[in-house]
Amino acid sequence: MDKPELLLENQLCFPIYSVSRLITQAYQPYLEPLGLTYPQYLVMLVLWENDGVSINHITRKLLLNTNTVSPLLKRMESQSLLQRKRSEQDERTVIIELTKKGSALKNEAAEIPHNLLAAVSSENMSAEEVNQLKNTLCKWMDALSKPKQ
Amino acid sequence: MDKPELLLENQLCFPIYSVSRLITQAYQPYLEPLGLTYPQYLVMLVLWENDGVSINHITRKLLLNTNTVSPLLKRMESQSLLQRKRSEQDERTVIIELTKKGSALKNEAAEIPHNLLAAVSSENMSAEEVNQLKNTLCKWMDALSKPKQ
DNA sequence: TACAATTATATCGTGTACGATACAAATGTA
DNA sequence: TACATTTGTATCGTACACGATATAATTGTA
Repeated sequence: MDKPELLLENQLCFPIYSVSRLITQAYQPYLEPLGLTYPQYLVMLVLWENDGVSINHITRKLLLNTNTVSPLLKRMESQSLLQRKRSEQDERTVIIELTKKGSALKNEAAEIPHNLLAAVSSENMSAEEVNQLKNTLCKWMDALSKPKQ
Repeated sequence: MDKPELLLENQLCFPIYSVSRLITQAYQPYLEPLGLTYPQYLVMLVLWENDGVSINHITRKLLLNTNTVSPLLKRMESQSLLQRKRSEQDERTVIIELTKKGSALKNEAAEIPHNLLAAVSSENMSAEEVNQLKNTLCKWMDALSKPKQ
């Protein structure tokens, strides 16, 4: 076999891509009772932290584009998780506010991070290794999400 | 702010999800000239390593389901990258074979891993840290992809 | 103050992902 | 050898992602 650099097992990208999908799958049993998908859960994390923000704020926080977030919020609105209304200062801006139902979900979600970590952690990964992983990925995420000059 | 465990910045899942997307985006300028998407590139990696394999082989290698891979291969067949034919030993099995065009693409792809690493590596990440990251993620991928008993 | 440039959001089209389901071929078993 | 089970693949429906494009509101500037 020539070109060992093209072997699947020599790629860094593939484990990232796979682990990302596998973790999303691992969330499902915990999110399904709340009626949330994983991207919807991320939106809720942003709103639980700061309610009444613009769509733009959400796209910046999640590093997603408006053409992903806009329909996502629409689906969540139709589930009565949130409301959209125009800002009075700037008519272009849409402000997203949680409904009572959306706010109340926070308490039900409180256990998820703990439960998920337990679900996806493996015996041969120490807490320190997990922490190291998070640091490296965050550093990388910041570097990759910086506008290229 | 109560429930700090629900802060976006305290999640491990989010940087994985984001880095995965950002890397896929980083591939695009290199894959677009070859007419490949990122998942299609992964399929090509499998086929360049072992041509003439079953669809099942590809799904196991990429940890994807048939309902993702089947249409993916159809799109690639319509681009004349590969051909599908029934196995003679087992009529259920579909064998995927690269076309000349598909095989020839391997040489054009040879530079991609090197170029991509250069494109996504940041100054504050050492080669050792990248290697450590790959090892941790591979270990985790293996653990997560194991059937749960 | 006209008007070009920018900003915030929405829409369209294509390509994944994936749960659920279907179905034919092969295999195991009474 | 009938027949239940398993295996390999395909199809359907829904929900992202994202490039490209559109549009209205705001801002910058001559």
